[in-house]
Amino acid sequence: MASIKDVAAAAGVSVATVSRVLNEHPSVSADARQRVMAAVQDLGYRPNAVARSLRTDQTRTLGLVISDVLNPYFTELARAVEEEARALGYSVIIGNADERPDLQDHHVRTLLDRRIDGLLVSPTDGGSPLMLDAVRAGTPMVFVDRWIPGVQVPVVRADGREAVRDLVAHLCRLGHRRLAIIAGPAATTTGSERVDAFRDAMAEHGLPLPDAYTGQGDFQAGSGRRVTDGFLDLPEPPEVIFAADNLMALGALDAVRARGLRVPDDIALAAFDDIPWFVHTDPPVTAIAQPTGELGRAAVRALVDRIEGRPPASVTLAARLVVRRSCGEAAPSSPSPVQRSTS
Amino acid sequence: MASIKDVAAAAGVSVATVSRVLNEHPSVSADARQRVMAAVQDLGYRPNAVARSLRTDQTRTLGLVISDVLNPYFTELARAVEEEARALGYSVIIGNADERPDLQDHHVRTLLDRRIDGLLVSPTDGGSPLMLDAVRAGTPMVFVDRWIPGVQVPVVRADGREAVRDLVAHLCRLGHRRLAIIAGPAATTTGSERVDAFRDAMAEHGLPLPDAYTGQGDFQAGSGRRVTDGFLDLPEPPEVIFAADNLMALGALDAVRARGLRVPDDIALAAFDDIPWFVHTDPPVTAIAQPTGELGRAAVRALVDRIEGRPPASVTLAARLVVRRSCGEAAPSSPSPVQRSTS
DNA sequence: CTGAAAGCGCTTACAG
DNA sequence: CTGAAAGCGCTTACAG
Repeated sequence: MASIKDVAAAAGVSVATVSRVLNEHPSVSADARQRVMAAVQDLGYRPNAVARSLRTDQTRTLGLVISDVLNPYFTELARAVEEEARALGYSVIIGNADERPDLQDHHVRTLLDRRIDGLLVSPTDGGSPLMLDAVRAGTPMVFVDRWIPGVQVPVVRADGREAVRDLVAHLCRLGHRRLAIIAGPAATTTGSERVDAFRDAMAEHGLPLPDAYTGQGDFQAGSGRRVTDGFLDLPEPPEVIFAADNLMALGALDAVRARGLRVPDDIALAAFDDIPWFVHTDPPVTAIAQPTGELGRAAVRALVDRIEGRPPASVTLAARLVVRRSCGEAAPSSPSPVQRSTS
Repeated sequence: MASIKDVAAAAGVSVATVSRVLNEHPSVSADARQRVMAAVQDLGYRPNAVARSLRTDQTRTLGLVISDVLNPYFTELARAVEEEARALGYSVIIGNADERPDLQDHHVRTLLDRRIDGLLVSPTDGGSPLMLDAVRAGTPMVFVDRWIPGVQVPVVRADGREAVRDLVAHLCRLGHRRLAIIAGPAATTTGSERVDAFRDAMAEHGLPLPDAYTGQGDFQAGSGRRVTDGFLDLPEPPEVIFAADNLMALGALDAVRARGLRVPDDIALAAFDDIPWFVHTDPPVTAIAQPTGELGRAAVRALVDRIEGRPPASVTLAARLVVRRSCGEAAPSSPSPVQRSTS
C-alpha cells in the first residue's frame, strides 16, 4: 500500500507538502497541489488513518456501547447514531453488551484502547469501576436511554412517565384492575423507572402493585417467558401484563401462546418500546413508543459538542402511548389500523 | 493518559522491557516483570492500540459491511460475527450500507483507511470499482450471504434452492397456482437466485411465473408495500406472495392489511428469512430459515484463516422451510405452535 | 510557499 | 536478560 513517501516521491515534493494538500492547508502552490493530486490518483493513495490518529491524537471515532443489538430498539438507536455521526464527520464502533456487565466492560476497554474520541453508553448495570474510572479520567461520555445516577455525564433519554400514566388510565378504562409488570434489571435506570412509573400511575387509580405481580426480567425474551409463566401459575393471575421492553413482550406472547391462551381475551398485554411488528402481531400490541431516532441523533450531538469543546446538554424527550388491541377494545380514535408512528 | 514511557520510568526499566512483559516475551527477569506489572497497575496503564497497530501493521480488527442493520437477519448475522471474532481475538467494526451502493463504498473506504485486517462483505450490488480494487490489492476478504460473481473471494452462504422447492410444493399441495414473488435487487445474488429458484421450482410443477407476478423490490419494507399494491391491483391478483426477505414481507402485510384483506383467506404469504416475530403475526408466517448464526461464525473463521495465512474455504449451508399458517392449513407435522428453530 | 526535523506510542532486531 | 535505536506513517511548528 502506497504511503505518503511514495506520493511525495512521485510528485517531486516533500511529504510535508503532500500532507498539506491532503489537509487542505492554504499555503500550497497551485502547481504543487496539482502534482500531488495527480500522484495520489496514480497511486490510488489513501492516508493511513492509524498513523494520522497517532499523530493528531484523535480518531474521529465514537464508541457506542449498547445493551443488546438484537433488540430492535437498540438497532434503531444504533442506526440513528451512525447516521448523525457520519454527518458530523465521525465513524462509530458499536459494542454489544448483550445485557452482560462483563461484556460491557470488555467493549469499553477495547474502545478506550483504540482511543475513540468519545463514548456513548447505555449502561447494562449501575456502573462498573471501569466505567467510573473512564468518566473520572475525563473521557468524553454521554449516556443514552439508560444512565448511571450520581455521575457527571449528560443523559439523553425519553421520559415515559406520562405515557405510562396514559397506559394505566387506558387499562382502567377497559375495566382491568389486576395489573402486572415484567420489569427490567433493577440496576438499570430504565429497569427501575418503568416499574416506579407504573406503580405510581396505579396508585393514582387506587390500585396496588403487589410483589406477586412484579416479575423480575432482564430485558430479554427468555425472562419474559419465565415471568409470564409465573404470573399464569398464580392462583389469581393478573388481567394485564405490561412488559418493560419489546423482547420481554415477545417472551410473554410465547408463554401465553404455549398455554393455548388468547390475548386479550384471557390476558391483556402491553409493552414499552414500539416496533413495526406490533402492528401485525395477533393481536396488534399496545405499546409505548420512544422517539428513538431523535434520541440517537441528540446523543451524538451532545457527545460531539463535548468532544469539540462546546458545553453538552442533557436531553429528555417524551414517549407516547400507541393504543392497539392487545388490552381489549381497539382505540376508537385510531383512523386506520396500519397507521405508522410518523410524528 | 499514561504511556509506555511513564511505566518504564516508574518501574525503573527501559520501554523495551515494558513492551516485552506486556507482550509476554519470555526473556524478561522475574524481577523486572514484577516491577513492570506493579507500575502498570499503579498507573492504570493501557497500551495504545493505535500506536501498536502502526508499528505491527495489524489492527486485530475485522470490518463487516452489511446491507441493512435494521433487517433482523443481518442483525443476527452481525451478532454472530462479533461473537466468533471476539473468541478469536478480533474486534469487528460494522458498516451499514442501508442497501445503498454509495454508502457501502463509504464504509469500505473508511474501513480500509483504518487498516482493518480483513473484510466481511454482503454486497449491496454487483461490485463497485472500489470493492474490486480492494480484492485486487489483496485485502483479505470473505463474502457472506450475498457475493460478487467472478471474483476470487471465498463465499459463506446458505443455499435456499431445496427450501424454495419445498415451499412451492407446499403451496401446490394447498391448491395455489398463481404464485407471485417480490424479488430483491437483481444486482445482488440473493436477489436473483431466489427468483430463479422460485421460477425453477414452479416449472417443475408446470407453473409459469409471468412478469406481472414478478415484482421488483429492494429488500426493504417500502418496496414490499409498493409491489404488493401492484399485485393486488392486477385484474387477476396472485393467490400467493413470496417475499424474498422478511422486511418486504412486513411491507406486504402492511399493504394487505391496509386494504382490509386477510392472510391467508384473501391472499397467502411466505417469506425468505425467518424471524421470531413470524410466530406471533396474524397469521404466523411460513418462512425459509437460514442458519444465520452458523453463517456468521463460518464467515469469520474463513476470514481469519485467510488473514493468518491458512487456506480459507467457501461454505454453503442449507436453508429450510418452516411451515406456519400464512399459506393456508397449518402444518399437521408441527408438534407445538411455539416451537422455536433450535436445530 | 516549502522542506528538514521532531515526535506521536509502540515493537523489535541488534549488541551486549 | 536488557537497553539504545530505528522506524511504522503521519502532522506541524520552525526556518527559510
